[in-house]
Amino acid sequence: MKLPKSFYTRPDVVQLAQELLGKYVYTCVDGILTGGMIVETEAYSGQNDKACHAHLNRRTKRTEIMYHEGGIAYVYLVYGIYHLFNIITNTEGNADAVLVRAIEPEVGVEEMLLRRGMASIKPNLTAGPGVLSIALGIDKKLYGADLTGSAVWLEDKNTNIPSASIATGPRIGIDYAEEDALLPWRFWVKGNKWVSKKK
DNA sequence: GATGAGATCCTC
DNA sequence: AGGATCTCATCA
Repeated sequence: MKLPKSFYTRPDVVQLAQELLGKYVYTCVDGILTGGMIVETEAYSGQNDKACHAHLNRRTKRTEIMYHEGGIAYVYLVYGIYHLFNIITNTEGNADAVLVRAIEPEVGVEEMLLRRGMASIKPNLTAGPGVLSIALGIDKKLYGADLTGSAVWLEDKNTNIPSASIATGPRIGIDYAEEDALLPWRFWVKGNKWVSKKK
């Protein structure tokens, strides 16, 4: 079943990031269905989080969408090359987001291989936020897309990840965030081979 | 108008 | 270790 809007509008983004493990993401781009199970996420806690793009109420054309009510996609370009896929959460005015960092492929594997230019399936097909977006065909055209819609959406398949199977650690690539860089807000499924390699 | 850095990944 | 090369913040 598709996750309802009410799933996304809850206030605790750190809790939400953990609950997203075991949920499934799907995209339908160019008429082709691709998707898989989320195995790695990071929480970004809005205005008070030094690692968040919306820190100190920063509003730009890019971050504007983060202040919207939860349940939509925030897609942006990092390093001029890679699109990263985020899920906006919480109520209007609270710029919380969850970065989806890795999935375990389920459907559309052929198409994902094509998009990635790979010959055979390997863990790095979808392990990492940049390559995951390539595999799922995610780019700026999904900026602000409704996650209860038909271009990109999430499903609950009753795959329960017990809390004992969830590992936590500091978020990746945010050394600039000073003390907030130490927060253990990265979550992944213990032992899952589709999780991105930490550096 | 110029510069510097970034929620990354691949190749050497 | 370095390169690709878009968007934004800061400074002039």
